[in-house]
Amino acid sequence: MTTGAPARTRFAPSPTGFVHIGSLRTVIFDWLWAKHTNGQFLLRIEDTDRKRYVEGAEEQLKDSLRTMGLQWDEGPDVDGPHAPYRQSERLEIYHKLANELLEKGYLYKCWCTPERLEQVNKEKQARKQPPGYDRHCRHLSPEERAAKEASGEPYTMRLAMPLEGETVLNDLIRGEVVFRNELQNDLVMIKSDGFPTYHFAAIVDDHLMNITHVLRGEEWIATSPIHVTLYKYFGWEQPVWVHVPSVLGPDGKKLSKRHGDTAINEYLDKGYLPEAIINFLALIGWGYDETTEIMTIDELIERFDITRISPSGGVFNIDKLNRFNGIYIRNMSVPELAERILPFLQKAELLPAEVTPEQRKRLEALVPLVQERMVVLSDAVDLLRSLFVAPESYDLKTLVPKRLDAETTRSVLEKAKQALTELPSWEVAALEERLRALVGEVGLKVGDVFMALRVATTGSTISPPLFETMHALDREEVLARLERALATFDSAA
RNA sequence: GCCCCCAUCGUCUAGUGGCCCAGGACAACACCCUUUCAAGGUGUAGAUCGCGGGUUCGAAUCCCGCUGGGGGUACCA
Repeated sequence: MTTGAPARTRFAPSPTGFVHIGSLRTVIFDWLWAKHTNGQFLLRIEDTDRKRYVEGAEEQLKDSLRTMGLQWDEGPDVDGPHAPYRQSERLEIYHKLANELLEKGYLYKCWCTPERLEQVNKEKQARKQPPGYDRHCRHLSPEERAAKEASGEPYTMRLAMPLEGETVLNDLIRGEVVFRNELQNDLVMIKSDGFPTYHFAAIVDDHLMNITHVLRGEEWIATSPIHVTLYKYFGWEQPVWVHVPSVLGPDGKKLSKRHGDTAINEYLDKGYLPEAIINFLALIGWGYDETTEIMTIDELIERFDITRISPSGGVFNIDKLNRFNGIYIRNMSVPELAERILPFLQKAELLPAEVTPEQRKRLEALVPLVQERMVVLSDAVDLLRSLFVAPESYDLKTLVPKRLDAETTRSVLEKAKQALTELPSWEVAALEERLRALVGEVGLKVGDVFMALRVATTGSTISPPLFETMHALDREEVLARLERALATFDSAA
């Protein structure tokens, strides 16, 4: 399925928290398919559960989507021919349609209280029967029903599922899934507070919004007979059902909070790149060919094929994401990487909120020193810290290389300081030439001498290349740091 | 319990009846490069395609059973 009619897909989250990695993978499939077919990707807010509503969640979620670059063509803030895109603003639509089904007898009113429902389930379980509503109100006599109507007691509307026969779900990647109707429940479609449940609202909206492909997690397969039946009762044509495989945690269970970071903004905050995340996530449950893995967004759009989505779940492997992110960082141009690193340095107060052109220029000069050492953008903070601020203090243990003693180290640093003071040029090549000569003069190992110098100038045994680092700092700064490192020996003595 | 889904290296996957005693990637390990850390290069190890039956001249690929894993079983989505 390379071409075909433009598809309309949708992401329909409930505003109860952040966008979850698992949902995001589905969104990526949705978005890629819409783009691939030249169709539309919509965002719909499913805020039908007032108890779970979280203030600000919708904004959070839109922010995440936007910074991921997964812009919706219709939805809140964008508008479109099927507005509103927030279910709480579509109540009239659901009521009108629910009443239509009620009249046809496909829905029925239920006055059972939560207490009774619980009681029924308890009894059923005691008898080792599967739980579920006993359809008490479906079988009310006309008199009983009239009395209930007159009482004004709160009620719900339930779906009158066929009592026999089968309902089959035709799933694009799993084929036909057959369910026996007698095993299904009469689920609530309209709650007593007047809000629809997911089952009702999602189906109504998907149809009204002309969604052609419904991509959702495989956890929805179990309730799909209800959705299929709803389409039948309404007399609507079903969308293409695509139940995508779950994203799993390392233990093989569906990814959830207990597996650590599952909110996409956590990853964005750490400095994972949207392009890398998309590329990586697109490869869980889908693969292009025998060898290609790194793909640009455009290549992904071009190559993504909904019919090739695999039916089996896949583990979220952070190591591989790290690798992808590193590759994307290395493939980035220096100015762009500098731009993306900047907010992290500002947050760490290594650079001010407003950077001068000079500061930006220096940042760009620094980027090549750390580019191939980064896995996530926030790594730049630690990698670059010593280029912005001098080490707070020195620790003799790290200052003295393993194979040297304090006295030798001290004398080497003294000599280096002298040499650097007299060096006519501060270019990288000149620094290297002079310092290598020094190694010969003192008759020690290259690694030991350079390590002592590295710790003295950066405060750490791990740093960007020594001469580039020295060059990036200026001579005065390096000499000052050597001076302070040397002073450490005195205070320790 | 009942219903449903799934099943190729530790992990993500390629593979849709012969090109596969199964290819790539991550991770691991080794070596090379090297001033540290990385990156890069080369290589090694790792899956009798969950198991058992079929179908077929021929099966990872089709069918059945089993086992294992996952999901669902709400006036949550």
